[in-house]
Amino acid sequence: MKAVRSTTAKFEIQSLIANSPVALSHTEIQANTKGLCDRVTIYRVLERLMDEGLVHKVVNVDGVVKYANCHTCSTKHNHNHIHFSCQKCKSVTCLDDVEPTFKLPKKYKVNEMNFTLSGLCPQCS
Amino acid sequence: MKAVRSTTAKFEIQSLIANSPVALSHTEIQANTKGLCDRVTIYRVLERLMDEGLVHKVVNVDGVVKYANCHTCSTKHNHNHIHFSCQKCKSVTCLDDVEPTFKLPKKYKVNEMNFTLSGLCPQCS
DNA sequence: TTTGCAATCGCAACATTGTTGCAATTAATT
DNA sequence: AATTAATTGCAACAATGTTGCGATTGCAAA
Repeated sequence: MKAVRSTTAKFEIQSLIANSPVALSHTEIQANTKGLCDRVTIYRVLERLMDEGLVHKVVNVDGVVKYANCHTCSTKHNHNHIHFSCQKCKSVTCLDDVEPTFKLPKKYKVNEMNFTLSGLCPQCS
Repeated sequence: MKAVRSTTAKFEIQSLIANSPVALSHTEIQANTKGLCDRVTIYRVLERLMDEGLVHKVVNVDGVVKYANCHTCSTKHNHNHIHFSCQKCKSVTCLDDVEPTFKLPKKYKVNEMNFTLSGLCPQCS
């Protein structure tokens, strides 16, 4: 297994995500760490943070990829909660406590769910 | 308003989507209409088909954009149903009849929902 | 503290996906 | 058949993500 090494870039990027109330895109991370490191390094740090279970990826309804802090993913990722995507300010928020219910034709085997609601967030409505 | 004009490219692309049991990506459409028209034309045809309410866009959990037939969208798009995304064959299927239920903090104003389950489809499981 | 090595980084190059401007073509109406 | 606006192809560009490789650097062992 690869040894985990702590670097400035990794520390800064993780702090940024951990302290953000909403999920951040690669572009937003780049803008908020101006000059910290190369564009490619951000991609590689994000990949490592996901491997370590510290961050998870959220694909917004418009296709924009964002990264958010993991609260309860010590051993394996568990993201069966709702995401809220604001159509005005484009923020993506994890609503950890809300679990949806549904029924499904039995022939499908479900491993993961991705449930995103779009509309206006409290700040924008 | 712009006059709608029927062309070979539009007809072929719409037929392809209408006859497919799963949603198709731009790349898949291109591969299945080899030489029919330019790459750019496919994008423009898809945009027109969406404007006309004949096709809708589905962003898969992995961020891949797909296009699917509209069954019940005569006047306006109505896609509050579940999509199923197969992790093995990458197919995306609309499950029109299944509506999920959930409760949400009231400060959020919901306009749309996007609910995708991932796992194995009947063919792959 | 110094040394050695693997992990990480920066840079350049490339791939994919999607958009835009414009001149040429074409469907549909008169 | 002529007219006209919708559509197309092509070239160029933009955004996002990936890969190879030589140069740096964190960290553990000497």
